[in-house]
This record gives sequence, structure tokens and C-alpha cells, in this order.
Amino acid sequence: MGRHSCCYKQKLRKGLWSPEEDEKLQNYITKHGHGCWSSVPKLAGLQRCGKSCRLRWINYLRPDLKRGAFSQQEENMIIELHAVLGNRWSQIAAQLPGRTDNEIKNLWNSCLKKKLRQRGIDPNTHKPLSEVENDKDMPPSTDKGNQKASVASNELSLVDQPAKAMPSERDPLEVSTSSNQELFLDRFGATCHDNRCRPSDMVGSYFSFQHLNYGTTNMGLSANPNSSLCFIPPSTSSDLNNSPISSSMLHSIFPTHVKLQSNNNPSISSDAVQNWECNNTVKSNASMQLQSSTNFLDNTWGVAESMKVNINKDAQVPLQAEQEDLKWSEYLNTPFILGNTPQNQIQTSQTIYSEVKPETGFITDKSCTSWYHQPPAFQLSDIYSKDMQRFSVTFGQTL
DNA sequence: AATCGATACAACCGCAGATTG
DNA sequence: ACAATCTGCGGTTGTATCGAT
Repeated sequence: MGRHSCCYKQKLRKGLWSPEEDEKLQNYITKHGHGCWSSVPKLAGLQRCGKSCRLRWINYLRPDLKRGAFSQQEENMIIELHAVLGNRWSQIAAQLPGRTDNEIKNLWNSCLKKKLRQRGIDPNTHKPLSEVENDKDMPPSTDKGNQKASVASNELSLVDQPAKAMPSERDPLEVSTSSNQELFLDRFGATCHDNRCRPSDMVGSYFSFQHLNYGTTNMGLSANPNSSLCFIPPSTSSDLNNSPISSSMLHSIFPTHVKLQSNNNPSISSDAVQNWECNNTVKSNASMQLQSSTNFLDNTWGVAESMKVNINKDAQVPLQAEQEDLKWSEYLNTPFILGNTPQNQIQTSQTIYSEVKPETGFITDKSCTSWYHQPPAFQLSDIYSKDMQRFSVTFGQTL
């Protein structure tokens, strides 16, 4: 397996980025997009490796980043997500719009781990420290304290292990990653018969429904000994309509590659944006993910329609020529009004926003149009605050 | 004012999976 | 089929800042 060529190049700058470098990178990506990261530094006139440029953009320069301290709700979400996902920072970050995996990882390592310990909770297992101490006395084969090993083995255990008891029959403190993911697949794995559909693909979906569960059952945080992370699907789609599902949750339900197209303005599809950015690379697993996700929604939940999201089942169809021809400048200069009413604008923008990967989100929200050149038609922070309001209502309590 | 430790944050490193030729 | 390359991720390290002494 070859290493990234830039790693061997000499005379490349390392360390902190200067404002001039930031400006060069920002200007370049604003005008041209990043395309192939390995070529960005050369084209942008930077003495950096492409990897470094990518990291700088994702973690610092991206316009959709939410700077500033984490809110209590965000911290709670991170703890909650970590209980299920472990150190999968990118997946956790995907649930927190405007936050990067690096940011969350730092917060966890510097702050949240400490907080949990102070409250008598082991940050690795999310179990009470006393219980973890007892586990240390157990033989290594039963020690689940090793977070990495535990997470890594989860996906295997999902397949190999027999169905577990329902959460209500379990110790409510048992909120480890494996138990929740196993439960999810035990109950809903039938929607994903194809063995190409890996358990990890379902994690995002699991999460969203976990949030729904909080909304419908008023569950507490996993750190709360009285709570459990059981997943009880709503019996009807109307239940789901009443659930506090948000655009960021949709992002989890629908794979990144699924084409979500606005009813109001089909000419501007997020697919075009993505293909423009990815040089028309078609993800090999897109159709599989699409199928698994839509089947999941249609067959199990029947919610696709209720979410007012048009799922184009021809996501694999090549783009229209005019879409392929879209360039940065066109995006930057094209008013991004996606509907006739403010409500529609928000709805559509949220839909598209939810579809775009975190590191590419700048294209669709503030940026395409208004990032530097004009005020946005809507404030992204509105979306965030809207989501966070929902979360705060949903989660209901803090640590 | 100088020093030192703690903390937070930014960036790097190495690896694995995906993609490409 | 294979190797080279690219991308993304998570762990780790480096560094700036702040408060205590």
C-alpha cells in the first residue's frame, strides 16, 4: 500500500498556518474548489502537502464551521453518541453540524472524559467506574474495557452473536456500543439482506432513530442509570411526523450519496454539486446504500414521503450535461433561492444541506451563493439553532 | 517579572480502504 | 490482478495560552 507521495517531499512547510497561507488556500478553493487535494498546494501556491491543505480547510477554513464553545446540548450529544459509536469521531461530528471530528475529539480528550470521570462514569465504557473496576478483575477474554477492541469487534459480533434480550430485560446501565448496535440489527437487519450492507452502514440510521426514541419516550442520557437506549419504532408514519427529526438527522438516514432533489428547483441538485466537486466520481456503493436506506424507510417506516424528501431512485443515472458543466463561479454567482416562500427556502436548503458531507457542506449552504458575496438567503445558524432547539427538547435533560 | 504546570487547540503521522491506471 | 495513488480517519504530538506560585 503506497503512502501519500507528499509525505516524502521535502521543503514543505509544517506547523501552524500563517494568515497568508490561509488566504491563499481560501481564495483558491473559493474560486476552483479543491478537486484533487494533492494538486491544491501547487495550484494555490502553497508550500504544503495536499493532506495538510485538506485538514486546514476541513478543520478551520470551511465557512460552515460553527466556531466557539460547545453548548451543553452539544456536549450531551457527544457523550450520548460516544456511548454508541465509541471513538468514531467523524460519525459523531456528522451529527453535529458545523463541528469537526478534530474539534470533538479534542473536546472529548480534554474535557468530557474528565467530566464523566468526575461523575463516576468510565468514559470508555460509559459504565459506572465501580463496575469497570470490577471488570478489571475479570479475565481478559471478558474485559470489554478496551474501547478500541470493543468497537472493532462490534461489527463482527453483530453477525455472529445470537439475538440479545430486549433492553428492558437488561441492566439499564449497559449502554455499551455493541449492545445497542446489536439490538438495532437484531430487529431491523432484515431490511438489509444483502451482505454488502455492512453493519457500520446502518449506524447512522440507528442514531437518527435513537433520537426519535428520545423524542417519543423522553429517554434520558445514557449516563442516567434510569435510562436505556432501547429503540422502539413508531407504529405509524404519523408518529414519526411528530418526532423531532431534523435535517441533520436526515443526513444520517440518507447516505451521503443519495440524491435528494428539491421539488422546487430540480435544476439545482446537490448531486450536481457533489459531482462537480468529486470530478464526477461515482461512488461504487451508492446504489447499495440507496437501496438499503430507502427500503428501510419505505418498508419499515414508510416515512420517506412524510419527510417531504424526494428520493430519486435513479441516483446512479449520469448527470445531465448542464449539471456537469457547472463551475465554481456559477455557483458563486447564482442566487440560491430554492423556492417561492421563506418556508420553502428553508425546507429545501435544509434538505440539501443535510445531504452534503460535512467537509463539502460549504458548497450548498452559505457558500454557493453568498458565502463571500452576499448575505445568505437564510442563516445557517438558524438551522443549527432550530436543530439544537429540537435536541434540547428531545433530550430534555443535562448531565 | 519569571517560572512552571495545566489546558485547549491545531496540526502531524500512520494506517486502511477506495480508486485508478 | 496488481501496484500506485488518493482520501479519510483516529491517535498522538506540538504549541500557544492562561493561571498559580
